Amino acid sequence: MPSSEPAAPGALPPRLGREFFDRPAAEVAPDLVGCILLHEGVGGRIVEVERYEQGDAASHSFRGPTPRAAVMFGPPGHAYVYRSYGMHWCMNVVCDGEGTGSAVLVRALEPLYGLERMRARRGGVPNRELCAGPGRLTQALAIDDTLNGAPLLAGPLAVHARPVPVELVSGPRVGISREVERPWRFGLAGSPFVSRPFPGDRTGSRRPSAARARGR
DNA sequence: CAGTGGATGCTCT
DNA sequence: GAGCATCCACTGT
Repeated sequence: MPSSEPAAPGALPPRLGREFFDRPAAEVAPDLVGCILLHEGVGGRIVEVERYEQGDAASHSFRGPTPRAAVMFGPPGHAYVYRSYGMHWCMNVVCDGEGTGSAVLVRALEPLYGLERMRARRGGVPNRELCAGPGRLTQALAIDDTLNGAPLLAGPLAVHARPVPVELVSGPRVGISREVERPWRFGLAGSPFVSRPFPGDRTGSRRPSAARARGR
């Protein structure tokens, strides 16, 4: 099962360039699953993302380039970082052509690089929960508003190509109240590191209780 | 394991 | 002033 094999640390594929991000969110979002996100060498494999764009009432770019959403209308290949619920940071990858207001929210990683630093920042939670959520992964990678607008093409933030092929699943986005039916959340099939299971992904993050009771 | 509620501050109406 | 692209602790099965 290729999608369940972890990315091999040490054999890091090339960093992605502008041409990867300069495409519609509909393409970039699923293509980001399986790629490696790093901040100062700490991070892991992207296992869950969501797509947002200007014509989408759930998107911060829906009302145009407001001060908060300005970065979403900037050049692709940059980070859009915003504060969520007054206490968390969430990171997006700006994509598509400049001015389109398209971005992909990174929602969960499979932790692979800098595990000790992540654990220290996250207060010793289980590995599975280190980066299982948009607020959790920014905490683990020390991503905050000082990186809003920062490039991914050079500098401390980087996205690297998929080390191994992946199998995708999709479903409705999480935590929104508008456009709730759009299946714009994408994940790595069978990954235990997603923020919550994908409906219909039988190999998803929660092991069947019968198997769990048997001790595996 | 499901459901609930509190924390906390910014953005936009 | 309302509403969050969330997380955690705590409740009760």
